Amino acid sequence: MEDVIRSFGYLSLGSRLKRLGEQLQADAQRVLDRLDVPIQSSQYPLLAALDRLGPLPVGELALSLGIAQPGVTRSVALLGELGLVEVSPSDDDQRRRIVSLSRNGRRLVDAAKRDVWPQIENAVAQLCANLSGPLLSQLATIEDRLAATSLDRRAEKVATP
Amino acid sequence: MEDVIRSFGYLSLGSRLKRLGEQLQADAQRVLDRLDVPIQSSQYPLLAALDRLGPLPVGELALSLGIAQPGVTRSVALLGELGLVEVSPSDDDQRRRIVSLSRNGRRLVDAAKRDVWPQIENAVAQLCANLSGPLLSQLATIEDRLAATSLDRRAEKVATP
DNA sequence: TGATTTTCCATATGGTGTTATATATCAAGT
DNA sequence: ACTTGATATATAACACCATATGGAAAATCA
Repeated sequence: MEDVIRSFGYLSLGSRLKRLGEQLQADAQRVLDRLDVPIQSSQYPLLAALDRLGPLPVGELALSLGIAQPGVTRSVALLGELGLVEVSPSDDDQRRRIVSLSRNGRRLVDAAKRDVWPQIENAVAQLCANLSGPLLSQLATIEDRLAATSLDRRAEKVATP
Repeated sequence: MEDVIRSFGYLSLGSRLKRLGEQLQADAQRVLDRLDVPIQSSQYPLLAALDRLGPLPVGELALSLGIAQPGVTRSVALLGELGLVEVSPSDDDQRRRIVSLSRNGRRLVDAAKRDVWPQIENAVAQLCANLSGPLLSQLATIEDRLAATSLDRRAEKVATP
């Protein structure tokens, strides 16, 4: 069965990137599930941003993640309910709500940094190894490699050398 | 403000591809809106698949688009209500529902092929022109170019040389 | 100071994707 | 023919992102 998205080249590059990104996220989810924490792979960037940049107001969090503000508000509410982030009002500006990692959030990030993020990073790096040439060719190679061996299986192999 | 997704390299490649794909789709939407047809950019691949491959049952449509079957079922229902696709039972297998372009659907695809798809394709090609090197570098260049000049503005310039 | 504009965040709504599951039909074996 | 299992599609439930909009606080300015 012909892959139409692929056939259309540049015309459907947006759909193709989105599709591939979602597949990578779904595969990464299976690796992350080993932490036994009930959060989605898409929530980790927010936690990682707080880890890397420190406490941030909602708007700056949205900027640093490159997504729209309502998405951050929703994620913060979710992660807040799970006790992974905390929200406190800004001292100087009552409109701002500063988001920071909670104790448990920090623990989770530390565990992830130690146990699973390296696996994912290595698996993706392996997936993208020795690529060259035009973007569309590189994408095709990645898609083919992923179809042959999923990211989470690559992570397993990397994890136990 | 640091782009965290970008900073994390391979670790957040999935989020990054999805984000970039969504941005391209959103930009393409603005170009497609010139057709005055109230459908989303993400629906065009389905129409394009029917145009390219002819009438197909739901399952094969899902395969050729690389998405899950329920997504196709929903899109077909939507496009059916808009009168752009038609569904007919298969002769030999009562379970199968064959999806095909309606008269209006064909008209829309023909107009899109003539008027807007080339613009989008050229704009994306321009966006990706003269790229080389590792995937992550190429992505960064695309992101930078897109931030400087959005895809729909590129399409305008390409349209009126 | 009081009025207006801007900024920040929350909420509402819509669209698309997923997985899990139900239903209907086909196919195969007894 | 009947039961059983596989297959095709629909439906339900959930996640995520976007735009539009509203309300509160801050900033600006007459």
